[in-house]
Amino acid sequence: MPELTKTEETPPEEIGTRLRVVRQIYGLTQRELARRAGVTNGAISLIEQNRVSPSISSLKKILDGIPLSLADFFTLNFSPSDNVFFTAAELTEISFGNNISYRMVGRRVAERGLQMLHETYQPGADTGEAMLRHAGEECGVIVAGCLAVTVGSHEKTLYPGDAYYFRSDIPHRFRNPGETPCVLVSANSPPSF
Amino acid sequence: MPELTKTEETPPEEIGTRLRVVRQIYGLTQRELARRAGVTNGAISLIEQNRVSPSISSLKKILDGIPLSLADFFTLNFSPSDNVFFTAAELTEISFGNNISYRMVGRRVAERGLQMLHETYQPGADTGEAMLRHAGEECGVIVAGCLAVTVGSHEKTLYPGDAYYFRSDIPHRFRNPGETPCVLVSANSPPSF
DNA sequence: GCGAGGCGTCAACTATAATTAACGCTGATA
DNA sequence: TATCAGCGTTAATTATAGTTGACGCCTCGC
Repeated sequence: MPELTKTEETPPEEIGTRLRVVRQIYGLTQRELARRAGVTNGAISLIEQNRVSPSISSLKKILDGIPLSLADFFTLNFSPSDNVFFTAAELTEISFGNNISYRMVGRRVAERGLQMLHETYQPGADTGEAMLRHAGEECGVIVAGCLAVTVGSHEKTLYPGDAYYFRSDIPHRFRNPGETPCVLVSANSPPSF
Repeated sequence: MPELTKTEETPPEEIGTRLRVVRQIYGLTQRELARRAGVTNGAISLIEQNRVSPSISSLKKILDGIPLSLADFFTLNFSPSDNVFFTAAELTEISFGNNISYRMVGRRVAERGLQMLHETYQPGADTGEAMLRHAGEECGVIVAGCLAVTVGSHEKTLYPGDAYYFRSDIPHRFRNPGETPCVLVSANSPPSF
């Protein structure tokens, strides 16, 4: 990532506006950028006025002239207590459906970007066929027992020490296929509930 | 769950290829996605064959039908089989200083907003008097042994099932004061290294 | 077998983006 | 002052993306 990491200003919703901001950050004129990118200055002008929606091939050429990757271009969004310690006793156990329980680390605070659960799946426990989907990312490490994790069209059974990491809006499901309770520690970012 | 139609392991450098992979991960047909997105199935077909380069407006409409942001579309790595599951053996152990080791969940952490470590502190292990400080938040659950955690001016010794949660820019320190190794699962958001 | 409905693809057409070649504006220089 | 060189914008043209309506290929159920 080039050194514009902290563009604090509002992430422009319109692509053209965003391009103009980026171009100016890099101190380029429309013509200079056009020359480097191998497009015409008129095209850049029209894009920056949001009068046309560039094809990704054009946008890529333009960004190559900066240079800036498509991913960085779209990512260039902004950036993203006193109760620190919790004894196991304080972490009240909450039941989630029938056979799944967890202890949430910390109180539910809207401002937080991270949620950690100490979860127990009883044998046969299952989040269900209707797959889970929500924003963010999540990961976990199996501590005891085993857990069958389905993510998208892939499924795998994980054992102690194994782990998973996926984007939470890919449909997913957890199930304990074993004979003993499954214990794991999982994290969500941002908190999913 | 819809079957992933044998997507060859091509790295989705081409936008169309990437779109096809993503669409199939989400279990959508071209026609279903077209209906949701308000475009025609033919357009999606042509894009996925890399025969046209969609305009940003079209691509955005299509991604809205999934739904997925442009930033995520360009940023994220969508080969779940390679990225979601990790056996304990795959999570190579890394030593951190003298007596601290960890296994990192996932390989390419740079692009991610969440980092999970399966850590072991040998007896006496200590992150040191020079306190740690970095952006973000972190939390953890103790799995075995005990760990003395210092956050700001507070210190507490945590035992299995206990946990912590704090803003990482508050100076902090970890130390195993016990006679046996301490095992914990911790998470950082965003990744601290 | 055979039709119905779903899938992805494609040729022809329409809509939109990109280029070309101008325009007016500004600031620097003589 | 006059001129020039560079800036961003734009109307008309060309190139490309998107839609329409068809195709062949499947699978499912009669």
